[in-house]
Amino acid sequence: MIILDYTDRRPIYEQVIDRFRDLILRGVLEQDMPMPSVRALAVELSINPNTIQRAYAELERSGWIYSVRGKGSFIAKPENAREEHYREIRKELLDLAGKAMQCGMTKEDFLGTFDSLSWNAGNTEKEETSL
Amino acid sequence: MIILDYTDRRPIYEQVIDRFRDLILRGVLEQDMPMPSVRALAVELSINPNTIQRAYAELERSGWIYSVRGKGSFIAKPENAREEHYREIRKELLDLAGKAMQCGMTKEDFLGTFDSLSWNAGNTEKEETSL
Amino acid sequence: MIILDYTDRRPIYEQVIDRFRDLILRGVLEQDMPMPSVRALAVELSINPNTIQRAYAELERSGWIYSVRGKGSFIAKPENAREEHYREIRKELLDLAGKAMQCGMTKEDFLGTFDSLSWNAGNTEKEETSL
Amino acid sequence: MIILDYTDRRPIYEQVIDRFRDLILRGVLEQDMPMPSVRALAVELSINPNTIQRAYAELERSGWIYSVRGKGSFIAKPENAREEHYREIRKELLDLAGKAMQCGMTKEDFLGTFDSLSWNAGNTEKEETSL
DNA sequence: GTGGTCTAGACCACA
DNA sequence: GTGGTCTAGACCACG
Repeated sequence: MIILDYTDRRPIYEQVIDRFRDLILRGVLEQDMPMPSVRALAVELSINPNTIQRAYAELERSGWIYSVRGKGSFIAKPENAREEHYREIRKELLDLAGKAMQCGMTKEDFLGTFDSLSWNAGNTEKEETSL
Repeated sequence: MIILDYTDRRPIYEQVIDRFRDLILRGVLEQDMPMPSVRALAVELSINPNTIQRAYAELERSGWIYSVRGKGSFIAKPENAREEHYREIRKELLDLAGKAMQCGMTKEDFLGTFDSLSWNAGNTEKEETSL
Repeated sequence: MIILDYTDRRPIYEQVIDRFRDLILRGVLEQDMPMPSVRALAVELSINPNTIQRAYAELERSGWIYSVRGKGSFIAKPENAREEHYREIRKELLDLAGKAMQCGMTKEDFLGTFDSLSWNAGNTEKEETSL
Repeated sequence: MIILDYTDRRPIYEQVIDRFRDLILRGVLEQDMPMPSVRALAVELSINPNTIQRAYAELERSGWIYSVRGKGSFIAKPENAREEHYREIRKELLDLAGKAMQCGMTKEDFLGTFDSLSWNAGNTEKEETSL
């Protein structure tokens, strides 16, 4: 299910992109499954088809889905896109570490943030999914 | 010294804010030192005074500087703002960790990012400061 | 055998055209051999008969096949069409060279692309043909 | 100067992209020079600003230009994007060679296409340019 | 003024 | 029916 947050500063098309990327990465959407049609999703989310179109175009550009004229859009093989996405997260993490460093935060302060964190990824069992 | 990166997607006023915050956190700018005047800084950076004004307003709102009618702006006591800023960084870090988790990244993948990182904060000796 | 790649951005009917053209050029399909019927091929490829129809119409227009009312479509004499097709490839090649030139690529850069290329055409022995 | 060909099957935004890419590659547009504003170019070409916007977005994504909110768009350092563009051309060339091979063209036929070609790149002297 | 996002509505090529 | 492109017009954040 796609949830939009209109109070969020980020553009809607980006929220749509992120949500689908997560669903693919978590295995909820599997290879070659059909995406909802541009028009259908637009109606469901009560937003303009162009906005969905933009999100889908971006998802296709980064290799998460592929589109077939006259047939629809489908989930692509996630392998390639996934590795690139991990790289992005690592980059953000290093940026943040740099920021912390520059502000005089100690390494202990920074890494200590994780102490209270129970890492429960691996929880990749399929979820209920009603787009 | 304030460096602007027009290539950066972030707005200019935000870059100005961040830079001053860093200078204060690192002790380059000390309590009650005067900030450069809005006009002077605008001229120096060749940008619109409105942009500086906006940055100063935001810095005052978050407690990093205080302004005195007819005299200018000055550096505030950094203690309160500092702790607040650390909290923000920790929050961003937790958000990022959540994002990584949700995408199926393992804890080792995530923390391993830091292996190649030599943490050299503590380098808080004062720098040359020619704004 | 016709292989469709839905990932390919090119329309299906164009992929069908290209594949038959290749089979004819390589001698797999010989003069006056019957083409598979529109319906049969549509069923086999699990696509709309209209799409096959369009491909056949285009193949007939360019002289690769001819159709006989009530009997079906058949492979035409490939000589004429073949030369025409070579001309097309040469034209595309010259266009590409022009593009490279315009972008400041040197002749060495361009032709050097072929260094790593083992040209194994001439491999025109007939292949298994189970459409 | 940007010339649009409405008879061309390719979308307008793509024609705009290609034209600017060429102008940058040939050195007509130099680093940090301002691009025409989205609105201004839209008026000049008598097309919708959204179409220009889309072209600029794509040019920025591939590293040819950078955009600054409230200031305009500017030519980026061409180095990175250029090398990637060369790679694209080489890929197209190999694809074409593969196509020729598959159709039974001999290597001589293929390379012979270049015999009548006088390669005059290097002709990168600046041209008159009135956008 | 600038670029960035979104909406409403249209037309096209394709299946 | 689908995705892809384009137009016209609006609003926002930024400088």
